[in-house]
Amino acid sequence: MFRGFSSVSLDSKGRLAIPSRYRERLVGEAGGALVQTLNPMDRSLWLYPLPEWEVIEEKLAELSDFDTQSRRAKQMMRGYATDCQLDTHGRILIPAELRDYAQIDKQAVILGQGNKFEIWNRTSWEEQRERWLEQVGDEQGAPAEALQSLSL
Amino acid sequence: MFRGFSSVSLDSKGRLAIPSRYRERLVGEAGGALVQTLNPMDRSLWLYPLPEWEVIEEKLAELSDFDTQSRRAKQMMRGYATDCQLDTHGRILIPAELRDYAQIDKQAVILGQGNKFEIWNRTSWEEQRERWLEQVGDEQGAPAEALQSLSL
DNA sequence: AGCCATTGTGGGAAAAAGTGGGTAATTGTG
DNA sequence: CACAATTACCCACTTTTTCCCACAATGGCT
Repeated sequence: MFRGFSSVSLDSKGRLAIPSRYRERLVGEAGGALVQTLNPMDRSLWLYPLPEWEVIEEKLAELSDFDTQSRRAKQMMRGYATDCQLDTHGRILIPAELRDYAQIDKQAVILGQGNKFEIWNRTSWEEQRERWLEQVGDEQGAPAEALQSLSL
Repeated sequence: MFRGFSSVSLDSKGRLAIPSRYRERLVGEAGGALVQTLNPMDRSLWLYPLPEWEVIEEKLAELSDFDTQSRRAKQMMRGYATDCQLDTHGRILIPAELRDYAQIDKQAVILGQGNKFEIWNRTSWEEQRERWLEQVGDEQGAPAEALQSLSL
């Protein structure tokens, strides 16, 4: 399971260095083969080790083409899934399309999220975090039901 | 499985370059033999390696002629199915009929979609994408349900 | 404190891919 | 049979990507 927060920067070619503490594992698991795609919920990117992505892809493949919503989910998630490789310095290249989508230019943030990483524009991430904290702190606002049952 | 996004352009003759990362596989599998047809669900095109198409054709043959939707899908997909070949530069020629249907003129988009590719007019695709993202952001909506089963 | 090893950052050059167009061959049509 | 339109093949040029190298920053160790 991946976890943890890292602040990273992209260079002018759109390359991003994966924090070194993850590298050994990524190379060991899949020879450094990764798949990036968009996170449709949050305007950020998801980064999977290839084997993890393949599990997702199988689930997607089973969705019907005759149901519009299923078809869209397939098109988006698979359509934007991009293979990439760690280079010799442990960096990946983020395609311009995905950078635009997540509005990542120079300063970014990587979050370990279990079977994948999430990559955010740093400012978007901070805003998102603040907004979320406000909502949770606001006791009137219905804290999500799922959270109620959790004892952290 | 094919996946990923590519932005491509058609030249004045209606030729479209298949992104090079797919070519080796296409040539290996079927000597570069492909079948294009229209996507009866969206105004876009589908592009299959010949062997994949043959599987689809069998499935289509089994569809009932008494169900309107099935009959239409059959007619459209088989009726417009066109053989084509990668040329020496890895391009295919899209017939004028199909270009018209999908309103593809100059700027297009290729999406890897498992056993096939989808080819869209770039603008249509972007509109489609934005519409979907809006719906997903709206957490009540149906798209969220389609995604829920996936546990991404 | 200074040195070494590791990681982060940037950029140049070669190779590959994308793009465009001319000409010859083939096909369809009158 | 001749003509026009479409298609296939070839060549040339531009842009992008990939690979490689160099240096700066960081942090641990002696």
